[in-house]
Amino acid sequence: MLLKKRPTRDDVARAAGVSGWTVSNVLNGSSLASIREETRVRVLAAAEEIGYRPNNTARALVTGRFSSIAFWMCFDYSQHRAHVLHRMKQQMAGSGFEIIIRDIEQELNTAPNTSRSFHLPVDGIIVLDTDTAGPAFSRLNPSASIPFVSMGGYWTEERDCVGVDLYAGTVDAITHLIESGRRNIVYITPQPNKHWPADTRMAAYEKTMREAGLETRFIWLPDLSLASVRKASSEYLRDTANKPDALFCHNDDVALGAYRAICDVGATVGHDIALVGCDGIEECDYLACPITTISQPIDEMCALAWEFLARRIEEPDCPLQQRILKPKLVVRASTQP
Amino acid sequence: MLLKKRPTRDDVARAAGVSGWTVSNVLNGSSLASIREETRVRVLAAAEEIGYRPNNTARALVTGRFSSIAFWMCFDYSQHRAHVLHRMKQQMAGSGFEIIIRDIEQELNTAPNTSRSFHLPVDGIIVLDTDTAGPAFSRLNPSASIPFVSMGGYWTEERDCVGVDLYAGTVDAITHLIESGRRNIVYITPQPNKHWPADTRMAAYEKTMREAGLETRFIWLPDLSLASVRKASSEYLRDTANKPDALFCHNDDVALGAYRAICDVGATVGHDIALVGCDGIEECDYLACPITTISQPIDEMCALAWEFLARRIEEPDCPLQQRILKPKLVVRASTQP
DNA sequence: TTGTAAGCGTTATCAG
DNA sequence: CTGATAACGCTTACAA
Repeated sequence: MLLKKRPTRDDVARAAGVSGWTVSNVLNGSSLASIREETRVRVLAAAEEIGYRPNNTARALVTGRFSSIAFWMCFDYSQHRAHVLHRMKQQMAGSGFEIIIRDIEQELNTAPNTSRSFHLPVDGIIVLDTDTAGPAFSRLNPSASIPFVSMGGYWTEERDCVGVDLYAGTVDAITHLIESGRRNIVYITPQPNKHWPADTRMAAYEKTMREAGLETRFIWLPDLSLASVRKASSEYLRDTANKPDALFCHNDDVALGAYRAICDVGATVGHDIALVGCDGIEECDYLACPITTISQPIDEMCALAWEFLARRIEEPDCPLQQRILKPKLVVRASTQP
Repeated sequence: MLLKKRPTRDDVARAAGVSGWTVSNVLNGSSLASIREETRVRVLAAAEEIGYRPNNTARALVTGRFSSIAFWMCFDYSQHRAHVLHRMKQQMAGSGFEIIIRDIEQELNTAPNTSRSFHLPVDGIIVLDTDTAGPAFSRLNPSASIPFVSMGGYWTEERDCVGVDLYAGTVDAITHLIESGRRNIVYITPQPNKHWPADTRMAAYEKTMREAGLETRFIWLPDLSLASVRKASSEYLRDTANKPDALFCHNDDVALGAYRAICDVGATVGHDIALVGCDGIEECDYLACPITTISQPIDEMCALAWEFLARRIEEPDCPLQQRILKPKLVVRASTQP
């Protein structure tokens, strides 16, 4: 088999009759090094001619820069997460950095520390919406040297982060329900366990209800699939003697499932049972009865996260960068009687 | 600034009192090289002790293997694409390969060939749902050496692919509409242009309508945002003298927007106006009136794509691998009167 | 069973 | 402005 090797920098050099150094400088165009125009053109032509592509790996080896960052997320699918990833990708377009996506759960459950999979060839890490990321990160980076920014609902005091204050968002949402006369507000959420610890939404729900003198009730989800949500919710609605007049959902995907469950039992979203989601995915506004939701500031979050990460990559010792954003309660028909 | 360097293989060797060779062999555990247990343990302990992580870049440089693949997609957001990416990531979990996501549009519109961004440190490329990928690939890989598999609605004869026959799917869908008595079937789709060439859905729609002696009509979308779909569709429905009795949508996201538009003009989905989407995203089954759709076999597609790519990475000269999958028309309430 | 040494394709540092 | 030459951290013949 005649496997033609990729041409190297020195092949270009040879072809153009110059040195390797010259080729590097022409191609990297740092333009600090002044190179005669005539030479420049010749090198460019030669590179084009023989189809040269710089070898990023070799560059990375010597510079220690990888031109890529890892995006850690938990792979329970949610439309919100998909949107964030998408937005992040846009945010970073033109930055020259690649995004490598990683499943944080998998990361935590596999392989010992020495496993090859644990060293990511990345200049930094952005982590979305997971509370396990902090500890995981420490475990994976004992020397804590690689730049790291968390974004979303979870963060830790000692690291760069762009948080979204879902506690405040939830308080707003529950308060809104109570003020519009709902009393029997059920929270639909995954059953907390060691993999899914209760989050701030839970705490906010419990506190707000308690302060209003209302009872907390839950529909526990075995997982976050729409099918599970629909099943659990419609069974609950059908069987309980004490019909809820509002459902507060862990996220908008859950709200979509709950929407259907409300239809299933012949009730009307909004009029009979109020519905509130969390995240702010666009789709919730396009239903026959649009769903009230706690909307997360995705654009701002992504912009800041990238700003923070880029800064820390440039300047590893810069001061701690933290910002907590407020989500916005978007009131729609699903909470109107 | 005291920036502790990452420990290298030789640091481990020093700490364990062995040579670099030994460390490599212990850690890679190719286990072909037989190493005394005592030594093995000592090396492992030393590695753990000083927090060693192998440097993938150096490995890649010497082996020419990167342990990562690129996932090229077009960054018009669609839930379907998000799901496919997600599924693909799952599919590849445990394979030892990373996924780097890439925006094919951006790829095509930026930078000359010599740009550094063009050499991806990947062992292969999977491309989703874009007709520009073939040409783009050829341009980016003049030597055509890097393994490449396309999946979804577009493919080329001369490369590995897992296609989904949206032509057949569309014929099924339109036929279903006609057989259920619809006559005035409008296709909602982006206006074809050089960036968005007409695809097989268009051809299938036109042919099927023509053969049934029906007139083709279109709602042209300026873009694929839900807002645009809603606006364009509800204006059309409001203004036309000749009310459609069915809407066939470019994809399920568009169907979601159209669903809302039908509500906006006070019509009923299904009874007044039938609605058909394409892709098979789960959400469409969770609306008050579930939407009929052309469902793509995502799991099978991803499994095959990865199988094909992995094979070609191992065996660059293996025979052409191609498979065209049939999507399935899932009939739901939106096409029932 | 273990060590030595030659690269892999760059960038960076100095001399010319 | 140009050209040797030394890293970068690792794999892999080939020796010992």
